[in-house]
Amino acid sequence: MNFRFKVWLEQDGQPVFGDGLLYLLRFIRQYGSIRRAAEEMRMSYRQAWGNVKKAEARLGVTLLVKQVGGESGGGAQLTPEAEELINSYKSFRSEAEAAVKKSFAKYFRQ
Amino acid sequence: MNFRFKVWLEQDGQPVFGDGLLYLLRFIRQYGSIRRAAEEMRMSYRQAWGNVKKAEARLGVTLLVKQVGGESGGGAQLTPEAEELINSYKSFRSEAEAAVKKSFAKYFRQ
DNA sequence: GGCCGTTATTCATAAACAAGCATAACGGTG
DNA sequence: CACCGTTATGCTTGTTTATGAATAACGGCC
Repeated sequence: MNFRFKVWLEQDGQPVFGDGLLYLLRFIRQYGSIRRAAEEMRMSYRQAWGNVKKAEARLGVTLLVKQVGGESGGGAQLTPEAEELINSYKSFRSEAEAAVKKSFAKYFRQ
Repeated sequence: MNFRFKVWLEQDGQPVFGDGLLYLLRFIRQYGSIRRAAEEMRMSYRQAWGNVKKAEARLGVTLLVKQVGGESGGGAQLTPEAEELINSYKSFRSEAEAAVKKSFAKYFRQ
C-alpha cells in the first residue's frame, strides 16, 4: 500500500498552477524557448503554449516575456513574477508532500 | 488565490482508494444499496459498481457483502475491512488536508 | 409462477481531452 | 528579399473516459 497526491493553485475556482506548469517554466528558463521546453518534456508545443496562456489569463499576471521573430526566431524568458511563483509553489509543494507522507506513515504503517 | 489537493491510496502503482470511493462507501452504508448510493451521488450505477469491483480486485479485500435478489431485491453492506479502511483514510485525508492548508497559508498568505 | 428491485455485465454511444497538422506573423541574418 | 526558427492560433483527428441502454440472474413476496 502506498499513496500519491496532487496539489495545485486555483484562481476563482480555476486551476492556474501545478506541477505541469512548474516543470514547463523551469525548462523554458533553461532553454529560453517554449518550443524547446515542450520538446524536452515530450509534450506538444500547442499544449505548452496554451497552458501558459491560460494561466496568464486567469492569474492576470504575465509569466513570460515572449519575442516573436528576430535572432534565432525569437524566444521566451520568465518574468520576476513567474520566478516568484515558482519559488513559492516549490516550497509549498515540497512541504505539503512531506506532511502528507508523514500522515500516511502514521495511519498506514505496514 | 486558493489551493486544492487530492490524495489517494495505491497498490502496486494502481489507485485503489480515494475520495470517490470514500463517499460512495459511506452512501452505501447509509442506504444499504449500491444503486441508491450511486443515484444519490449523481453517478452512474455502472461506474459505482465498477469502482468497487476494481478496488476489491486490486486490494485483494472484500469491501462489500452483496446480496442479489431477495427482500427488496437485494443490497450491499460494508465489511469490517471496508470500515477500517474508511476510518484510516478519513484520518489520513483530514490530517493531510490540514497540513497542506497550513503550508499554503505560509507561502501564499495574501 | 409472476412481480419487483437489486446485483452483475456487455456493448454502443457520447463527451472530454490530448495530439498533431496546417498556417500566419514576426524580425534578425546573410 | 528569401530564409530560419520562433510565437501564435484554428481545426481536424484520435484516444481515453464516462454515460446510458440492454439484458441476465437472483430470491423473497403475494
